Amino acid sequence: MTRKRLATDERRAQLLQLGVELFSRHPFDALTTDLIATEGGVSKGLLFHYFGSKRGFYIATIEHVADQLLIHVVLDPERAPLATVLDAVERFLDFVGEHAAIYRALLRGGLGADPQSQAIVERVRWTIVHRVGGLLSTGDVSGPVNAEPVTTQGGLRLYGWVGTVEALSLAWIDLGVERELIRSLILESFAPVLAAWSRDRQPRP
Amino acid sequence: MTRKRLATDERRAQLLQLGVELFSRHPFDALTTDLIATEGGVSKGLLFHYFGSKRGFYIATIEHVADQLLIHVVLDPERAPLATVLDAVERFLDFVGEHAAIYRALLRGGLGADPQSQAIVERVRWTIVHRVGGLLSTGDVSGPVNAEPVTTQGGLRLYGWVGTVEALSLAWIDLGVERELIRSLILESFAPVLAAWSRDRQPRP
DNA sequence: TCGCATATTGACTGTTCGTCAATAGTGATA
DNA sequence: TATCACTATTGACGAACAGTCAATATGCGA
Repeated sequence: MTRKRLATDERRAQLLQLGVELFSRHPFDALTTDLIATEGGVSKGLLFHYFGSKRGFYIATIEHVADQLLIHVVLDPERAPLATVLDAVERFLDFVGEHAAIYRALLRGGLGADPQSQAIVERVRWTIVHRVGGLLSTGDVSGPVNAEPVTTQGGLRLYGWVGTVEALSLAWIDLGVERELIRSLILESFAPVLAAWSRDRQPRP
Repeated sequence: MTRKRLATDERRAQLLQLGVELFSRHPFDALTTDLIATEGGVSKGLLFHYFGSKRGFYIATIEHVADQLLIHVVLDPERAPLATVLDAVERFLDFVGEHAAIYRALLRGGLGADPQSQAIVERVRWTIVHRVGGLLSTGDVSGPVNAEPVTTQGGLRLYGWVGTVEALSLAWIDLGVERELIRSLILESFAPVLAAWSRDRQPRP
């Protein structure tokens, strides 16, 4: 057996990439750790050395995808808030289009009620809420590292909108609808959110 | 060992109920078939006799919950479409409130990209689209047994709204927000959908 | 009460997750 | 360039697991 020794960061990155590919195509329980290791040209022991358990590997993979998504869908304030959101939606759809299978896996999961993987999805959603909310309020678009839920009316309204964005994105990749149509429906659904935000920020007459 | 022999329907129903309880609390890979059987006061062999595999049991459980949901959230046309939807939303929230854990498991899954369980969630969503769409178009509220996607603009708009409904429902059970607030946000988000539907149905001037 | 169809069992097998002491690359040092 | 030490990597192992099947017992109809 000819070994190849890598730096831990490189090896970890390589295995996470492998996880993205494999978990895109196969459900969790249909993959064996032996197969994963073989497919990665690596021993099974190494897989456990890096991720501790099969589930640990899955969680790390999902987390990696979530990070990639949040890096890719960064808000870049332009003129009006609407134009900025429009731009971000395009980036979002770009990402979903390029990583359709694993995005689906991230969002719609498959087997079981697992708090860990649910927390990852929630982190993505609330980060988006913080970013868009920040854009509309102060213009600060960075958002916190570990995004907490915002249970104000405005925060929840944005969170609901994120639900629409996700649903329509998945309809796009699953049903082969025109991207243009999906984009316009997403933006259309943002209009009332924006209107409500402006209304609530104004002093009552 | 004292056996108890039941009719297949009864036994199946009992085991599905057991599945709902167990999969609400534990992720798929944290449950063993031995434990499931013990918990049900039944042999492991019987579990496999009824459901073929562990995944088969999980899928059947999820499907059971989906059926229950669709039975419970039936549209009951009253005066105006809006009043009918309002009533249905209340039923929906009732169901989610009573079956919070397994609803979360149904929707947000956990592990892996499994076409089967995804198809179940999609069936629920598109059935709701058909029912509400039928209400707004013809008043026929029954919907097909196996709901297919509707890729028209109106169908997708409704589908996006369902995404909001789901997101806000989960925010409700996860974050302990006031139900009243969630309900009002869901209805608020329905208004533009209803408006767009009316607009598109009217002849252009 | 008896007999039969079949719901139910539990011991079995092959597979899979996870462990750990042994091994061999790789970069640093002289 | 040869040697060393550090640690990334391995493969054989054990325990636990999903899934099978011939044998068994239970309730229903006659």
